[in-house]
Amino acid sequence: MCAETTTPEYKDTLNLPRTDFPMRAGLPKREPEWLARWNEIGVYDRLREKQGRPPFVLHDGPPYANGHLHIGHGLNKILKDMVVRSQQMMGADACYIPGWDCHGLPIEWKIEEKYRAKGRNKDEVPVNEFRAECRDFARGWVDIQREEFKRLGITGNWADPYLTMNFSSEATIAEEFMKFVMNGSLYQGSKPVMWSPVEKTALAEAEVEYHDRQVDAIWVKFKIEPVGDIIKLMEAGADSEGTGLGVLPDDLNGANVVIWTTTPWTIPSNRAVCFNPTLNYSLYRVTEAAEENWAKVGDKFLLADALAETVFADARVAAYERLHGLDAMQLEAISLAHPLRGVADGQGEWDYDVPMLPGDHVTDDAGTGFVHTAPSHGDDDYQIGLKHGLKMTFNIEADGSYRADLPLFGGEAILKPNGKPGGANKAVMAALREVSALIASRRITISDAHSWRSKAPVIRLNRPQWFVAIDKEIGGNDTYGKTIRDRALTSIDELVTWTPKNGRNRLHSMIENRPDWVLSRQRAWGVPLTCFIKKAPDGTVELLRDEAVNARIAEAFRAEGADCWFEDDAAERFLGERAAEGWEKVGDILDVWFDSGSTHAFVLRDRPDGGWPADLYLEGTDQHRGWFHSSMLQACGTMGRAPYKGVLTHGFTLDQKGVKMSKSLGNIIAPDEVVKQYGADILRLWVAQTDYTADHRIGPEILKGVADSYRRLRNTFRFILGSMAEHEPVAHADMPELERWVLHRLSELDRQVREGYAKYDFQGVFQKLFSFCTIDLSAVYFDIRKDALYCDAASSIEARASRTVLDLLHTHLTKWLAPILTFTMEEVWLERYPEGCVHLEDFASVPTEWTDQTLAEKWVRIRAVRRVVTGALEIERTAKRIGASLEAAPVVHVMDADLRTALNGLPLADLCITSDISVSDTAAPADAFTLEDVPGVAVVPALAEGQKCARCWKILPDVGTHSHPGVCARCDTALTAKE
RNA sequence: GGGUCGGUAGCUCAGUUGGUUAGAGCGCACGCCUGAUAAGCGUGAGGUCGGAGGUUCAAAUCCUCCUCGACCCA
Repeated sequence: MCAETTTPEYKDTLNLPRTDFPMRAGLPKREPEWLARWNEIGVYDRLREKQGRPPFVLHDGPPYANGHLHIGHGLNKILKDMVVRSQQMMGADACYIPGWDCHGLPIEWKIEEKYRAKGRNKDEVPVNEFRAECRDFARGWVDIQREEFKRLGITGNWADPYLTMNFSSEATIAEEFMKFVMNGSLYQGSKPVMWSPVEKTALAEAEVEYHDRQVDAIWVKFKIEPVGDIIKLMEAGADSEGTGLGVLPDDLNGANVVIWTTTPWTIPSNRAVCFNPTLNYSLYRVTEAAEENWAKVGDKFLLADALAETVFADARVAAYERLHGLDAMQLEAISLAHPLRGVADGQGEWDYDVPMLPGDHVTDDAGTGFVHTAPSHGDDDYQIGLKHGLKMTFNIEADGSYRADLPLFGGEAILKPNGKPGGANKAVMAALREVSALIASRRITISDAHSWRSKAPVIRLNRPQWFVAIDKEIGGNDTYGKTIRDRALTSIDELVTWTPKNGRNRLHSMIENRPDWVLSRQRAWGVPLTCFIKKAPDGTVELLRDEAVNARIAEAFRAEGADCWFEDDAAERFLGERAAEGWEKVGDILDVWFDSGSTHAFVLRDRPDGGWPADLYLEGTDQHRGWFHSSMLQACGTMGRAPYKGVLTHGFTLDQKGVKMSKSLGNIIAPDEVVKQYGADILRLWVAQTDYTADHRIGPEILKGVADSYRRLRNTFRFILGSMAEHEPVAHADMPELERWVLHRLSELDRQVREGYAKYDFQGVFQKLFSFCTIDLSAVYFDIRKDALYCDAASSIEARASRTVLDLLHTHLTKWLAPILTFTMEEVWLERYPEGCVHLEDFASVPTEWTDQTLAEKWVRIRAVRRVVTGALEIERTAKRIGASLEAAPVVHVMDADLRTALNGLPLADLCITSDISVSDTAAPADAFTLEDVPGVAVVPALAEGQKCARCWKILPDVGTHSHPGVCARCDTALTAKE
């Protein structure tokens, strides 16, 4: 049987894959070339020219213009880009206007830092000169970040982004602010801030540093009001049920609540004493103490049980007894007298009752279990004050001294201009001694806030601030509620789609519980609060509401920027004929959250490429407190509803171990590094493979895995490109079932991909496409069709149909993946259409005839049979009876007659990649190979008979009987056709 | 400290209203092929579903507590 003559080398007669598409991508080097090409052909602008498309508006949340991009920026912008690109390819006109947040404190710091390095004092620099430097700084980083974003393949209107510091933006922000002036929701209130008396300025949390400092700790008695009076008061207010609140023991008469504080100077501003309802408190009596002791024998003190012992030790009490406990209801029923009530020369300043209030912030870690509360001088105190309507005091001036008209202490300073303690604490302690309200004092060392600039101590001091009332009816646009809060809550529930769903609850509970919105900052770099006030002698403040003045301000801002507010003649200029009425220009700067909260106005509403409301806002979950929140409040105040129809939030990116990235841990992965090492497409693929709704990880091992997936996918495309040579297309009806099955899968994917993109499920889209490429294509379809593609004559229906399908696969897969693998899919597209651009395309539509559910169900069964055959051959391979599957010609025993018929109608040997195969209706022998989950199918392996065709490597009986030596009939025909 | 979210193979993720033996891809190991070749095909190992209780005939899934991590707030 052996051929006597030498068999020719037939390899050159095969149609092996031929492509210039390289196996290795070289993305870091090649991506910039595609970027340049897109820029050259103007992809973004050309998409805008497509007519008659429904708009899809993704509104960009502006990153802050300082510093290079970190991975969070990358994730955010890549997600946005996938949204924009997929919406565009699904038929929308998806504009994208990138933006930047340019005002604010961090930039001011950078400029101040520069000044410090040069030994220059910020306060001596004219404000507009300082602002100009801030502006330049922001502009510099906008340019840098823009290039970094573009490098990631983010498409958008980069030529004309929005900047909060653009003159037009500043004008609109001021206009938006003035709407709150006009609708009556803006009011002046007061709130404690970190205040540096030495510099006479407010400081942000990030501007203070903590150092040890010696302070005066004091233990102060607050006398309990006569119990009888309390009971009477309570009965008057109590309902008839009698809650038992009235039961206060008589021995509280003459007793004291003891507080502990390290800021004696705040005692004159005391307005309440707080206790924690979950702690245990008792009444104690001093039974033994030295004669000269401040705490005397017979004194009765109310203290937390856990702290009583240390308090008595500090007060040098030799012995004491516990009388009885008091519960929270009893504590709350007690009323106290301010320790300075009735003090000589007090002029009645402190002749008010001090209530006892419950507060979770009270602990038994230190002190007495009772917390002295001055709403003007602490955050907890302020919150309690707000809740219970306590009066704010204004006892401290900007320089840290008591107001001159405060009885006893007027003019005393907390801190001297050099940062050393002034006389305030001493004066207060002396006064307390005088009225025997002090039971102990001591110098202690605590960690306390200091200005990072002057290193001087910082105090908490309430300053006048501007608030927006969010529960006030403001009129106009009342469809979704009369107040900002109502409108916001209605929007959240009825107008916004949340991805993931729990975003709704997050924002809802925040809006539900939030206090009024503080707009003012004592800063320089930002949009000013463009309003004028007049102070009445009684201290009330009148706001100027004049449309003409407002219009002058907006017009000037639009032409000159907000700097003109700070010019010397600004007040006269804007007030015009009202300049003589005594109006005073407000000097505060708007919180930057108001800037970014107004982007919907100057971008969505005002730009021709905008659209109000946005279809989507897409940011990290931290923006529930930030941009989602401020945009919601702002728009509810001015437009009556949320500025967005959808909100998508993503989690935070952690390192490989799930820990936050930080410089000190050295676990930072910068987008720039990924781009340099792997290319932007790998970073984009990482995003697509990630469940962005939760916190997620990145690291060297993960990126390596992503790069592995990329290579697998890339080879699939390489095979497609190499094999879809020139061909005569085959109509769907004329195709073999195998091809029709592939097209059916494409029709399924078409639906899944579109649904996935519509709900921003990039992970699902990629996973389905990737599985299709590896499981359906690489492992099945390509593996089977390699024979026909390589060996058949070009005219063979299988080869032609297969090339038709490969071409369709190329079209559909490339487009579907283009929003994710932006660069690589362009590379794949250009291999086929060198003059084209995949990003100018829409997703290809799928002919209805491709969908064939009956065929799909049939092929599930056929693939099951194939699995049994493959399994049987694997046994043979392991036993070294065969190597390649073409060496086999197994017998398949099939019980089900229908399935048998189906198999006999198919080229089963081709499908199983064997040289021959037979289907039998006889019962299989006991040792036949079966799979548990494929009942009624058994395979008996056998070797193929005949000789190995020198061209196609099948083992067939007719090899050697044809005109071309050493080949089978099919190859002989193919060779003849080529001649 | 409070609120919210999350923890399923080495990695990225599925896991329907609770319902057989918890799945996929990648990676890994082994084998095959050498005509997708720094590729392709196949087989296999690998998991107390963060931990502990509870509800139920039945829990990765529902409840409670704990733990780790993240975000926001204090």
